[in-house]
Order: sequence, then structure tokens, then C-alpha cells
Amino acid sequence: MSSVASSSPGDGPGGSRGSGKPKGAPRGRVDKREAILRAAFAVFSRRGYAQACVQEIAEEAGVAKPTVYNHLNDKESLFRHAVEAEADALLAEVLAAVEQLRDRPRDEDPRDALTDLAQRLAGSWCGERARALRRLAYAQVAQFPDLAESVQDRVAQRPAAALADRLARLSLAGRLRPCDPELAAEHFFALLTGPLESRSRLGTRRVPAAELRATAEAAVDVFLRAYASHGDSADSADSGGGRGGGG
Amino acid sequence: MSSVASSSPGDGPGGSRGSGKPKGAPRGRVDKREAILRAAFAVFSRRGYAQACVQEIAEEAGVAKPTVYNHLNDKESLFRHAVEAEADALLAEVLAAVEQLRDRPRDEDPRDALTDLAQRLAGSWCGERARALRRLAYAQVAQFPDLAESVQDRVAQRPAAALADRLARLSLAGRLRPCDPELAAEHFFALLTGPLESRSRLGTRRVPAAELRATAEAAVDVFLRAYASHGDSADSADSGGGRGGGG
DNA sequence: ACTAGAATGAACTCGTGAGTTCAGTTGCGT
DNA sequence: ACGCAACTGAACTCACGAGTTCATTCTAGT
Repeated sequence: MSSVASSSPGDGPGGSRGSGKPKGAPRGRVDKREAILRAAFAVFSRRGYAQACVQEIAEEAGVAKPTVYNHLNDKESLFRHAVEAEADALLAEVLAAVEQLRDRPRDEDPRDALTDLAQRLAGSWCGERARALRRLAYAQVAQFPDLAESVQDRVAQRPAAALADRLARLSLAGRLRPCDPELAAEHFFALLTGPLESRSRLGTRRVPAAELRATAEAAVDVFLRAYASHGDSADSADSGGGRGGGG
Repeated sequence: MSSVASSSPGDGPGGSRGSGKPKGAPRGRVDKREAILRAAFAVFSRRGYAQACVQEIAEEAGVAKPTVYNHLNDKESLFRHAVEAEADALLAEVLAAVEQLRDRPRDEDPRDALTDLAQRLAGSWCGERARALRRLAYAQVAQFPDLAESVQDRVAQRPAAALADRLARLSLAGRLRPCDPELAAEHFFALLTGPLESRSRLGTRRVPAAELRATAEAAVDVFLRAYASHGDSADSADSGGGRGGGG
């Protein structure tokens, strides 16, 4: 799961310090490193890369500035490691949601499973962490394009691939019409996240839970009208509020 | 098509400044202001807000630094004006594309009109200007939330509203099933821009024209399967590669 | 030609923040 | 008790960039 090639020069304190210690854990005292990375992400996400200052990160981590530089070479690697770690965490969260489709009863209406999924994804997507990740990655595309790609991979590409797997099974089982699963997954995510991005106005507005739910349902609704097999439930008379969403 | 700054109007510093010749560079007062704003957007978009320096903007505009401050108070207002101007231009471009739906023959297959629209929107969306706008607005959300909202309004909200108008007409004319036009417009944009964002990997990858076209067609395809009225053409046997299988 | 004002280049002030240095402190293993 | 290595706080260097000042130069309007 660890992503970043771990041995940047000067990555850790005891990396290959002196004579081989049978320690196992290369770090000296405690897990300052994790605290530092967590603090770094927090500060970066509220200030942005350029506006964040290392001193503040150190304070937030409860650590002295030289300690920060003792663990990570410079501001850039601080940024990269913090962002990648958080992207990994988000990926795990999202993959867990997608993988839930696996243990659904085989004869269940796909709508129920997909609605569940959409709800969970909507939650993740609008969460503080996800928003900050997208913002930071997007903002620094010019400076760290490889980082942006790596984040995009974890936040979009790989979740889509995982969903494509599940959709392929549904399609094979006749619950979805025959289709390109990659494309279908792409559309599923688009129908969900596009409206969310718009509703939250780039994150400047808090989307109420009810609207979140409605958006997820509308996404599933449209998705199924396009992708459900003919025999299956792909019709809900109005599309205005999703299924049962009379309001 | 005014792409970006017209190279160096004149010649840059040191050229006209000699002891004798008033040749070549007419450094008279023209619309320096526009040149400055265009240059500012160009520099901001390749460097980001914090990394951009006013000196570079001045050079790109073919102007001295004090002149920049003579027209705009400080870096922040430079940023705001540059971004808003560019957002206005993009809005006009997008609205023009949407308004084209107006003068389509009333009995035409909506698919043709929507496909045309999707192609044009895809072009705009992936253009240098649109990408830079999204990136800058997104990046500075924390620092200038009002600016981000204003950009989002011009880039997403208002185009969606305009499209909703057109979709309402189509729906009323029986070419689309009865639906909430706002929601439909939201879904249309989502189906288009979501995949584009993903394919371009946040702008780090250039999307070939063919893929762009295929993505647009796939979006329209799904949209129509969900929103076409029953009598109309909402079926293309395979969804794998869009209609006609782009190669 | 004369004048007013916009524009210029260069040098300046000043704040900020990255990264370092260092002398001293703490905690753990032996 | 000793020593090692991480940790600390504070003060430091250094580069960079926002914004200003100024003497000068150019252009337009009359």
C-alpha cells in the first residue's frame, strides 16, 4: 500500500545510519514522522502549498522545526509524502465501498447495491480529506505533475477500475445490459461526482445530507436508465427527485 | 482567436531605450491594461498564484513593473481581474455553443444537436484557458473563495442553466421525456466533463481529438438512453464505443 | 515648440520564510 | 552511570519578491 518510493535521500532518521541495529524500526523516539505528515497535510490543506510554512507544520505536529527537517528533506518532500499518504488512505476507503458490491445477494436489485455505493462514495467525495486532496493536487499540477497524476490515479482511475470489475459481473449476470464496464464505471462516477462538485461550488458550500442523498439517487437513477438490462427495473416515472423522492 | 499574449509587442527591456532611436517599439500608451491582464493570466496559469511574480508579468506584457502597479493596485487585484476577464470570455464561448441549440430544425433528431454541442463543449473544456481557469480557481479557493464561486458560476452554473432552458423546450416538444431540466443539464455536463477530466488526468495528458470525440458521443449516448422520450432514438445496440465505434 | 502626464529602468525598502547551526536536553539501551 | 542519538529552542543566513521611489524619456494635445 505504501506508495512513494520510500527511500528518498534523507528519508528517515536511522535509515542506514551507523552499524546495523537489530531494531527493526529505524525511527528513534516515537512516531514523530506520522505526526509530522498528518500535521503537514492539515496545514497544506488549509493554507495551500506556497502559503503553508514549515514552522506552522512543526507547531501543529508538536515538534521543533529541525525535527521536521530531520525526517524529511525539504518542503517539497514533506508535501509529496503527506499528500500521497492521504491519497492512499482515501483510496482504501473508496475501494472498501466498491468492494462491498461483492457480497451482495446475487438476485438483489442492482439499484439497491448501487444506491448504497453511491451514498458512501458521495460521503467520501465531499469529505474534508477528499476535497483537500483534489484541491492540492489540482493546484500544484504545474509544479508537481507526477504527484497530481498519482493522486488522480488513486482517487479516480483505480476506483473506477475496481467498479468496472463489479459492473462486468453484473453485466455478465444479466443485471446490466451488455456494455463496456470501464466506460460504465466512468459514467457512474461522473454522474455522481459532477453534480456534487457543482452543488458544493468547489467546496465553498456545505451540501446538506438530504441533498447529498438525493444527488446520489438521481445519479443511480440515470445510470440505471442507461445501463440496466431491459428486464430489470430501469424505470421510475419521474426523474426529478429520484425514486420516491417526491419532494 | 486570441490565444495568449502576442509574443513580445515591441521587444522587451533594453531595446528601445538607447540614446537615439524612437524606432520600432511604440511604447506609447495604448491599451496597456489589457496587455497586462492577458499577460497576468498567462503567467498565473503557468506558475500559479504564489509562484508568479509581478516582474515576470510586466515583462510578458512588455511593460515596466511600475506601470503594472499604475493600472492595478496589487498582485491580488491583478489576479482577480485577470481571472474574471478570462472567465467571462469562456462563459461567452460556452453560452454560444449552448445557444446554438436554439436554431436547430424542430423535427431534427436531438441526438445530432446534442452531439454537436458535446463536441464543442469538450473542445472548450479541454482548452488551455478553461483548464487554467479551473486550476487557478480551485487552487485559491481558500484564499479567494468569492473568486472561486464567481468562476464556478460562469464556468458551470450559468452554462448549466442555459442548457436547462434548451432541454426544457426539447422536453416540452416531446423529444425528451418529462424531466427536471436543471437536473438533466447537470447530468449532461457531468457525463461529458467527468470523463474528460479523468482522461486528461487533471490536464497532465493531452487527449487526442478522436478520444475527445468518442467521449462526447458516449456522453450523449448515455444521456439519451436516460432522457430520450420513448418514441425517440435512445437505443444504439452497443454502448462500448459509442455510435459507429470511433477508431 | 511646449507642457503634462503616462511610461520606463534601476535601485531601493522591507517582510517573509526556507533551511541551517549549535549548544543544550531528554530518554533509551547497556 | 554512561553514552548515543533523537529532540529542542533560538538565533542565524540567505534568497526572493511585493511594492515604492526617482530621475528621465517618450507621446499626445494644443
